[in-house]
Amino acid sequence: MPKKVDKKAKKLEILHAAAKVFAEKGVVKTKMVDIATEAGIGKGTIYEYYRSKEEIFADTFRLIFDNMEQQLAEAIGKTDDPLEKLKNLIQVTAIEFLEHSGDLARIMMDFWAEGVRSKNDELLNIINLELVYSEYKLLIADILHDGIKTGVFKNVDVHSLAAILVGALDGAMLQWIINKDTIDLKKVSEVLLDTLLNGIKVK
Amino acid sequence: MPKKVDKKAKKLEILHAAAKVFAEKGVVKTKMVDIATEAGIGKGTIYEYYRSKEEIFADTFRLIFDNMEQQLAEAIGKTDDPLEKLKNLIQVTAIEFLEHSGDLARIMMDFWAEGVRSKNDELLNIINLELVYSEYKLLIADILHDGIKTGVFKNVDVHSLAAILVGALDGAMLQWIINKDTIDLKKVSEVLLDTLLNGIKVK
Amino acid sequence: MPKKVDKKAKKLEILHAAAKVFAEKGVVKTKMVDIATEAGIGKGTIYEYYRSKEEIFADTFRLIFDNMEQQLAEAIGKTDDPLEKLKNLIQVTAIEFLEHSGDLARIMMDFWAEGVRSKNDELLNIINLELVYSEYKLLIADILHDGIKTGVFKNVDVHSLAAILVGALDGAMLQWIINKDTIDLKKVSEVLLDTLLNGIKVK
Amino acid sequence: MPKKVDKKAKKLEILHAAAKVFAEKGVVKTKMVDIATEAGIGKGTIYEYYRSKEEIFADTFRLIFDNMEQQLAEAIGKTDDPLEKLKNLIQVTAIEFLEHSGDLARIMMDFWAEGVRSKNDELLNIINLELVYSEYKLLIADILHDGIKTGVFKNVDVHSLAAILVGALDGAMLQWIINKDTIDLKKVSEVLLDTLLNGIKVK
DNA sequence: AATGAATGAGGCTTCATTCAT
DNA sequence: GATGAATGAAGCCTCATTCAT
Repeated sequence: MPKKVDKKAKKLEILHAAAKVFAEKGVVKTKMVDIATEAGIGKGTIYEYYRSKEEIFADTFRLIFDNMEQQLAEAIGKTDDPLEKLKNLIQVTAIEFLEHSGDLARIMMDFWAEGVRSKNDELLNIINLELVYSEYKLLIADILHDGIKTGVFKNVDVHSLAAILVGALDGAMLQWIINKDTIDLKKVSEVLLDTLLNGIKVK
Repeated sequence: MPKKVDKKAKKLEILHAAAKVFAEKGVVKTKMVDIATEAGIGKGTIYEYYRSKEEIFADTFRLIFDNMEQQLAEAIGKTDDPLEKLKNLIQVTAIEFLEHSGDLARIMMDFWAEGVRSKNDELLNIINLELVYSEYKLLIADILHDGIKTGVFKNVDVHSLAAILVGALDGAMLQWIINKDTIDLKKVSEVLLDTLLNGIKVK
Repeated sequence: MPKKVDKKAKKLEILHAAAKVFAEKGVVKTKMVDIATEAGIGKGTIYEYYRSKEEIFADTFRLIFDNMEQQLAEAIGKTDDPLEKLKNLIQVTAIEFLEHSGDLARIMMDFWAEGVRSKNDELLNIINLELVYSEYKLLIADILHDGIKTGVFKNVDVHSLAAILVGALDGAMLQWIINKDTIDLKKVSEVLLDTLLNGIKVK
Repeated sequence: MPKKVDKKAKKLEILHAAAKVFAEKGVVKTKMVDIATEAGIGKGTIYEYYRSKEEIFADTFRLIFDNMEQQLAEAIGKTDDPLEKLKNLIQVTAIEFLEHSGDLARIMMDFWAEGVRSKNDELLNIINLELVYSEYKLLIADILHDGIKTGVFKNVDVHSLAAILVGALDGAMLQWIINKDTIDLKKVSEVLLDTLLNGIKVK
């Protein structure tokens, strides 16, 4: 009988190795052999677990967004107060990045760069930024809507504001990636929170 | 001296052709022959004007950010009122994108994706997002600082807020690129303006 | 202005180089670099003229069978006498191989080996042995039929005999390929002619 | 000594599995894992019985030709009459293929394709078509010679006719493989017999 | 003895760049 | 100056074979 290998665990190991290298060098510049080396295996071995580089790319996408989604759901589920929800949302995003050193965020650049392109690409079934962000924005819009209904928030255009919030979070993340030193992500998130809430709260 | 001007003009022609194709297909997927075809010249001719693909990439970067910088300087220079300056800033950014169909923005994805990486890369001397954004943020911070000094704005953390503003603009742009249909960039810029100003204005 | 190259001529050059190497090493064992070397060009250059190895394979097939078909048509068209037609047919086939050293025949082995397989293969649109031989056999059957009608041949089963004749020719060719020394193709073709005609001629 | 027999049996099992897959997909396209799967064993297990894929190929060759030789010997040994011998020869060949569905014949394409190549290959010590067919042709030549001596056959060139007969049989087989539906192998073998015998019999 | 996980040599193909015309 | 034909480095992937269990 042969070695017993937890196929699922090893696949995940490779995925994480890939994510790391992707973050460092970018998806395009990452060669299969780089991933293999990072994972401490031979390049041929990768193909025992993944059919192609593209498939790894797709799985990395899922890894990131499933993770993100889960974090968000958790952050929002803790409370029923729209104000609290927004706070949690922003904080979770910020903390998440601080802790993961933005590795995944760095990869997201590649998803964007890739996902933004030609709609006819096969990858778009997998890397569907449109869908991901739609859901994300809807989530926030709901919160805002809730807040307005309960009189906590002013009567703003919820969809625009949701887009802004999402954009601001992503944008802040970008800024932080570009230069961790000049940005205090924690402070930024607080200011964002204060300013925004200040701007929409019914005083 | 009849050729000197030609040279420069043709170089710019190639650059614009490159920018267009970069926007459509992404930098990595763009082949030299694509640029040549778009510019209506032979593949080899490009090398009479550019030493390499990388050099074109670098020049495209400059094209975009020089242009952007110029727009911003103009927008800010029109008035001395910090409030107006912010308004112009946001509007110019939004309009700029609407008019150029976000072509340049799409390329910026590639700059980010590239520029975000390993600091030891040669390209980073040219594609210096850190520098570009630093200046950009400093510009805004100055405005905010001014506003606070003149009592128009509350006493917020200017650097954080500058980062947020820059981030929010970039983020909104991303959202718009991902799906032009679900975002009304004009409305978003207005809401952003309202909310932010509302949040920081001394009532 | 660049070098002037007769694209069509060079494509044919590559094709012949490929055919030669195919004959020597077999299609599967032939590497693109082998063809390139034989053609005296770099391996990348092949792709300026052919999209893939498979395409070269397909063109080689056409090269062989178009050539063969033409030879046969010529051989048959020279006369109206069924007996003469058969004679020409056999002689042309034999001579053709003698002159071309059976290079193409050697490649046909690979077509057979390949073409005989799974009917669902894409290649079968190109390497359609069934079709090629059907036409060939039909051609012969017609001659036989003619001969019977005019009382030159006995009343044999024309389709079976056509199959035999085609088979015998191919088979003789195989034998000759396997060992040129032990077979005198000219004598064999004469004996085949004599025996067969003796077998079917009316007295 | 309980394992000795097992070893041999299992080796044969693998060989038959290989032969089956070879026939279906062709030798080159057959992967070791295909053979293993067909044999119902693990991929690594094959190497307990065979040193390499090539060795399996060689053994398959022997399997086929030993079998064929045996059949022929049997067919010829039944009678002393040259005419009967030829009849048996042709019938056995035809029937053999009908019964085995031409599986082995399909593999022979690969032997030919392989065996026809460069004489310096190591495999040629094993896959020696030249030798195999020499013996085969000699066998037939002897029969013909016998027939001529006893006055049953005309005075033909025995070696040429032997080559033709062998070729015709192989060729008919090829035709049948290419398209079983349009060829009635039984009828063909009869026609072949009639025509040939008619051509050489002393009436 | 049996297995399948691991491997890397090797093949096909792409494309930035060179260069002869 | 302009061109596109030529090129080979480099990357993805396959698969026969090895080997630890």
